[in-house]
Parts: sequence; structure tokens; C-alpha cells
Amino acid sequence: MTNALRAIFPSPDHDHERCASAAIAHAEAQCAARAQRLTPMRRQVLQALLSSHKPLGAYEIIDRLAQKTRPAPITIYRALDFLRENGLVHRIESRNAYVACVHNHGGDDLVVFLICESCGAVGEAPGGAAAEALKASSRAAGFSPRSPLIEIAGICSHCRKR
Amino acid sequence: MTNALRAIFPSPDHDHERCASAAIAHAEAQCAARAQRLTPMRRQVLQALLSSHKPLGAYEIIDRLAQKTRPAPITIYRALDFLRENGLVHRIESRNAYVACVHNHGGDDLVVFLICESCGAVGEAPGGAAAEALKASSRAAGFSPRSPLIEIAGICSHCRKR
DNA sequence: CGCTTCTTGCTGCGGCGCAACATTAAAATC
DNA sequence: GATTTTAATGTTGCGCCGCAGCAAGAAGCG
Repeated sequence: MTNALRAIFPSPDHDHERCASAAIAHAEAQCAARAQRLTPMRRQVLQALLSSHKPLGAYEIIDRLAQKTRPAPITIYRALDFLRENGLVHRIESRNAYVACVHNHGGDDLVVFLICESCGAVGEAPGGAAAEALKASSRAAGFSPRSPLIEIAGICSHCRKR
Repeated sequence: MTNALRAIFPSPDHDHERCASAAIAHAEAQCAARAQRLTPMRRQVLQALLSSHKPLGAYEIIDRLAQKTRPAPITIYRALDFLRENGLVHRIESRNAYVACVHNHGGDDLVVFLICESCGAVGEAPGGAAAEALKASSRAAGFSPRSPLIEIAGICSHCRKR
């Protein structure tokens, strides 16, 4: 798990071009497989989120798409809903913001978000053992868990070095 | 941990009167110990939250306090800030709402929230092993965690029985 | 082509959260 | 006790968040 976490947090000098285009390619494949339509609007929203690993609020997304016509908030939310339903985007609850998923995990897989308070980047790690343990223990307590939400704020290694 | 989770989720037929007054007493003790002032406003906000184990939004709190004068939102937020800083109230990020703390844990202790989607009640359990494991593994990944946020939505045992 | 379905646009609204400043109340100091 | 200092509350205002309800346009299908 340690390695998974390390591997997953975006390094400031990774090949982000490649990273983003891989995510787009995955989105296309995912939608094709599910017979879902990755429309221009949805693609634009996803690309806006893929421009960095920092979560964006809906209104920030609007600003970035505001080339000719400025889309209404509801338009963005609908695109985000679609992308989330298809596991392409996550909502960061503690930020009221959204990040593109670069992890290619199953739709209902548990994910741990590492949120750097310095650079704002968000890393996404498989929940793995810890999440399963949480589910198991809450189940043992008579609670029927849907899926745990785990967000960890802190300082990433790259920011700490500086 | 299993027992802790079970013990902590509020049963619909627990002695809530006692539960709430104990929390108030603890708040007074806590504030006295820290030389902090539990003003009428702050006490009222805490009591509003203690009226149930369901998280309340800031504007719901306003409605409940609206006896004579309707406090402004900022007033509530300031009271909530104070109560949170003193570990008397938690914010449920996934709900944009707040619950009174009935767990008497240390200020920076890790807490797991069990949120029943049926009755809306929130149980609070010591994060214990799972939270420590999360911190440890994120630290091993070079990440310096502040404190993990763990919220688990699902159905509580009392609602499931019905 | 006409129909159905999906997607997007438009209008409007309410909750959330706080900044900046003014006012009042409580502590501290003399 | 009067004054100064500090803390708490009130007032005004604003921007983001998230969606309901309805209308219009685009894509798929027989």
C-alpha cells in the first residue's frame, strides 16, 4: 500500500501531457464500452479538470470553458454528474470541488484522497486494506456501509522539500 | 473497535436528555479548563445541535434559534468555529452540516463518522487502528497528514430492522 | 421521415460561507 | 471605579454551490 500511495501522488515533474491524454483515452474507451456518449461538453469539462491535479470548483470550470459562450452552472453540474457516474471524475467533499480520475479503478472501488494543502494537488490511492477494515468494522457494528469517504489533508513530499 | 462502533452509534431509545446534558456539562468543563468563554450564543448553538444526533446546516440552526431575534449566518458560523476549535462540534463534510460531539475525545483525535442515510443520525467512533494505518501509510508515501477525514454513509442497524 | 430519447440551454432560486466594518460587552490594568 | 484593551456579536454585502422546472436542439431508431 505504501508503494501504491507513493506511486500515485502526482509528481510536479511528471509527464502531464501524457497523463492527461491517457485519461482522455480511458474515458473514451470507458464510454464506448458502456454505450455512453462523451459529448463535446463533457469532454471539455473533463479536459479542464485534467489540466492539473488540483480540484476545481464548478464555477472555476465555467471560467476555463468561457471561450465564446459561458455555460451555465447547471450545464457543468450535469457534465460532472455524467463523468462521476462513469468513474471519470471524483468529488472532493471537503473542498466542494472535483478532480479528474487518473487511477482507472472500478466504479465502486474505495479510494483515498491525499490533498496537499500547499500546492493543492490531489493524489488518489487505492483504499485497499484500510478501507476494507473500516467497512468490516462498521458492518460488525450493525451498520451497512455504502462506501467510505476518506480524504487526508496534509503536505505532499514535493512541497515539503521546498 | 467493533464494540466501540456499536457502543457509539446513538440508539433511538437512548436517554437523550441525559446524553445532551452530559455534553453540555463537558463543554462547560472543557471551556473552563481552557479559559474559553461558553457564551449564551455559543451555548445555544451547541444545544440546537444537541437536540438530536442529526447534523444541522447553519441555516437550520438559525431557524431553531429564531425566537426573538434571528441571528445572522455569520454569527452562527462564528459560534461553530469556536465550538469546533474546542472539539465540541464536528463538521460533516459530505453534508455541509454540523453535529455536536458526544464522544469526549481529544481535540486532534481521529474520528470515523457513520452516517445513516435513512434516519440521518450520525455516529462517531474512534478512528483507532484504521485511521492510524492510513496516517502511517500516507506518511510512508512522503505525505505529511494533518488528520484524516473518514465518513461512512449507509444504513444503521435500527433503521435496517424496520 | 417521424418518433423517441438524450443532451443542452435558460430562468430562477435557496443554502452555504465568509469578508469588512461597526457596535457592544467583558477583562484587564491602573 | 474609571479607563483601556480585548473579545464577542451585529450589520451589510457578496460570491460560490447546487439544483428544480421547463424549453429547445441533437442523436439514434424503425
